[in-house]
Amino acid sequence: MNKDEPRWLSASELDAWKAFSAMLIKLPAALDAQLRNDAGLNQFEYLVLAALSDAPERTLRMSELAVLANGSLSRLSHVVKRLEGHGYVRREPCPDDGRYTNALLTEQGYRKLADSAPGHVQHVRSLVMDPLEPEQIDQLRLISLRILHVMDPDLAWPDCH
Amino acid sequence: MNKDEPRWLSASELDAWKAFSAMLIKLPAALDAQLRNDAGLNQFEYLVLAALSDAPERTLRMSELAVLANGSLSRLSHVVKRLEGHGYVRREPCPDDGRYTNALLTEQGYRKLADSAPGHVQHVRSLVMDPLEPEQIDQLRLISLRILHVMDPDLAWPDCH
DNA sequence: CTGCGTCACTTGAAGCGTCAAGTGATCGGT
DNA sequence: ACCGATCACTTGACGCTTCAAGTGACGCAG
Repeated sequence: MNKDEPRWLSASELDAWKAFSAMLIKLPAALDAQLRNDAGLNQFEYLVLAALSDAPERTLRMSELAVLANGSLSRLSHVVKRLEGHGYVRREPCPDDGRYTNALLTEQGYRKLADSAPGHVQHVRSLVMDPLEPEQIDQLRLISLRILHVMDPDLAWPDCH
Repeated sequence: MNKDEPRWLSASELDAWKAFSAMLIKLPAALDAQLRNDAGLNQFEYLVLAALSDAPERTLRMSELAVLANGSLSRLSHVVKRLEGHGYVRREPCPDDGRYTNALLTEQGYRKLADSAPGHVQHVRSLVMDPLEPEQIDQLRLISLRILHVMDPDLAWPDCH
């Protein structure tokens, strides 16, 4: 805006960015609101429960869980403490290596997830999948992978051709 | 997961959703981090300054500003108080109707924005525009508009064919 | 012109996330 | 066998957002 003319956005890029950035703000807010109202969980808490339910023994190390839920270890620690308070999760030190902590989904936590999942999936479907053509859904996957790849080259396999 | 088989996601939808939802979390975090480090602003504060700088007289009503910055009035009120503390913005009651409050960008706020904008735009470009093909950028616009349209039918003009 | 409702905010408290510092377990070199 | 470094968390304080309640200005019915 002042220095030697930085590469600005073209008009069409700007249009795309306006729509995209608004969506980037509003879609997570809408998904969070649905989960909060219907299940009393936020997106991150839901992801934690979902990741645990898919894991063998419904158990994962905190550090693995943090990666799967796309959050920091610190955030996870606070959240697991909360979820433990609700009886959805238990923590126990790993017997093999005392540095690790295993988080495991309780039966109550599993039921909570099973109750919340259909509504959440339905909401994802109605906000994202239903309005898009099948090719757009696939494009969205490729676009997301490319953007992820730039931020974290190791994470996203370069399946995005 | 338990009740009469809700419409689940297909394998390809699930792949798309995994990539998309990870991107939905990580891209805003990356953009926020850049703004915070380089300018000491978050995305919302930046949007507030940017919206004001584009407005006639560099002035907007709080309620208009809230819509442009995609946030609640309450959030805006707190943020404008902060920005006022830094001298980037001033507030004054609207002379015509005492219920309205006008927020206006100070010269200092304008300079702050002018200093921050190139780096921010460059980051948007490198994370979003550069990794995508031109057709993908346009697809991203259409996809975003469709998703926005479902959440808020009035807002997004149905330009998404 | 007076009260009641509405509008456009503002405020305070509570919740959630981040950051930096702390804790305890284990590894690796000597 | 010891001691410092590293690892895997945990914790507390602080900052930002949200939510609900409050404030003051204006519109309107009687």
